[in-house]
Amino acid sequence: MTHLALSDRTLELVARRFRYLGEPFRLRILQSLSRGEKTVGQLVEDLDANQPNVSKHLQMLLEAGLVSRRKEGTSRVYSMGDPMLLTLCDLVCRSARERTEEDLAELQSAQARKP
Amino acid sequence: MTHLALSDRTLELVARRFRYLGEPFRLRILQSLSRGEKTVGQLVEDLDANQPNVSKHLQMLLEAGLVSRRKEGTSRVYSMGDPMLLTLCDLVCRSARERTEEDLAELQSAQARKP
DNA sequence: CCCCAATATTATTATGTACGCATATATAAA
DNA sequence: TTTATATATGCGTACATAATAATATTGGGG
Repeated sequence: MTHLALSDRTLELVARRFRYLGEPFRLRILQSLSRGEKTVGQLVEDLDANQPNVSKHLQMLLEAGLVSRRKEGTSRVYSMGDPMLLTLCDLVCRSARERTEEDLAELQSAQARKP
Repeated sequence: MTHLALSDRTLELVARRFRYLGEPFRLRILQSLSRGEKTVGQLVEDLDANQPNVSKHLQMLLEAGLVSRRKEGTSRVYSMGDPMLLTLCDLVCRSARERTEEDLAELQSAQARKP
């Protein structure tokens, strides 16, 4: 992004990563995993979601290297798969929060002018 | 993401940001803008794309606060809108590159074992 | 081997989104 | 005001993706 030209393939990989992060439900999964590794069943309970949906999203996250997993008996234990993730989400969350605050401030000053 | 629970609204905002970043063409736009601010026409030329498409993607990026713009005569000059972006893309690109290398290494060792 | 529990996969349907084309808006110049 | 240039918007089509329900698979215990 900075200065180097990325190949189409790399660009597609990076885009996929962002795209896979761009789903509220998957963000909730990652948020849950950030508090500790969990089995599919634990995620289903924690997120109050249905199991096939959780499995499918986990599969996508796994594909993109955003989570990793290990077997444990008949269960699969999933965990955050990329140390970059915490930093990344922190960045975006902070920035989004700042932006929300800016919007709020604008809204308030607009209300102060108008009525 | 780290420890705090995000509201549904914030989660949706963050997800939208990631989703908007998750399109190769929009990444190319940002990559181009990272080398300096540009008008729509300059982007069209630089990316060899058609104008309405560029305008539409710029509109989305603007919505999400990922680019900003100013008027200059009859033109609009767009630029990177969030200082976080460079860091962010750097992170993801590096991580994606590492992952690609891992995949490559796995593939090679698999080939070494198999035949 | 059979059964049960945990997880994954498939099929279906509904919704979202990108692209290209045509067209609308805006601003500057004649 | 008319014309030309730059940018934005609307529309239709093709394709991607999410949610749900039903079903398959995998591994452990009896």
